[in-house]
Amino acid sequence: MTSTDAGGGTPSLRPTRQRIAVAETMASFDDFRSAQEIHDLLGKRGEQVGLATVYRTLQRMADAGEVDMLRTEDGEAIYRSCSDTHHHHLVCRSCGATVEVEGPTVERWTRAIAAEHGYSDVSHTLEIFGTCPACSAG
Amino acid sequence: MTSTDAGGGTPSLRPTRQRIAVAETMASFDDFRSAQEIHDLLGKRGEQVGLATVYRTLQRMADAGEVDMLRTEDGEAIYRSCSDTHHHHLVCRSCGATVEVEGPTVERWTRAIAAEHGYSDVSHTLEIFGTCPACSAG
DNA sequence: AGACCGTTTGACAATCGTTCTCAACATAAC
DNA sequence: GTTATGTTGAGAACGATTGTCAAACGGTCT
Ligand SMILES: [Zn+2]
Ligand SMILES: [Zn+2]
Ligand SMILES: [Zn+2]
Ligand SMILES: [Zn+2]
Repeated sequence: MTSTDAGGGTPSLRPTRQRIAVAETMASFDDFRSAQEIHDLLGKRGEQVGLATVYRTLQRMADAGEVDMLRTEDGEAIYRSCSDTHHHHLVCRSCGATVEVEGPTVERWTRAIAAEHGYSDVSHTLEIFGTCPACSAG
Repeated sequence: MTSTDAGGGTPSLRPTRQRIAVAETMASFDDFRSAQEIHDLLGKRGEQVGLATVYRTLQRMADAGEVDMLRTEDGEAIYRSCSDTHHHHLVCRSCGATVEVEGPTVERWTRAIAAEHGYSDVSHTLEIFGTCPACSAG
């Protein structure tokens, strides 16, 4: 057996060139982007990474809470590098510009509603969409 | 030119057998279902309706506000016959049981947040997921 | 350095929900 | 009945995502 990680914990996660490239690219913009767009960005940056690997890596990062994932109106998954505290998003429908927002009141409200109806193990999704000042200026 | 509907308004919408069947089926359950599930239900009811037609009809109903559409975690669209006032949902992750909920405070909050950041033409999505009393009793 | 071994990668095929195409049909208007 | 226009459905096409699996890699031990 190996010396490190003797228990049955999380299997090791290797810092490969591809994973580093994806992480760096995610850190380089602050709006939501699709996996395919991120794959394209990587290409332009000169970091060749297979599309399947981009998908896999983004999923891992989302599971680990390193990026946020949400779905566009038409069901496509989009990703963004976010702060690690619980928050929601105000997203521009036109250019994707995103503002992280917090609302203690909303958090309380969802918990209260769930409790009132006897639901347990509660989570929620809340996104606000609109047209940002820059886009409405056009 | 035709006598009725001389203006450029909404093109007529015919009450075909298929549309009636879909509407009736939607009214027959109160949880969220996918288009394919609804297509299957129609088949079991003996109402043969093409899958493409089911998709088209559900989209029209959703546009008209006759049904609500939301996306599962994996991006699939699911539909439900709902009341016609603005509301959100408390959905059981396990059995799909759904409760419509309203929160004036949340509505105010989203508008305020959007205004604060200069976003216009604002909409929002808010869904609460949990385990319903029946399911947690198991 | 070299062998070992589980992890990761990537080109490509395969899935799967959804949309498109377009000829046959149904409905409404005349 | 005839014409004009909306509707349907079988199947092809699409596009995002996932699966396959042999080759490449990373870390470890000698
Ligand atoms: Zn975020
Ligand atoms: Zn929240
Ligand atoms: Zn509803
Ligand atoms: Zn609302």
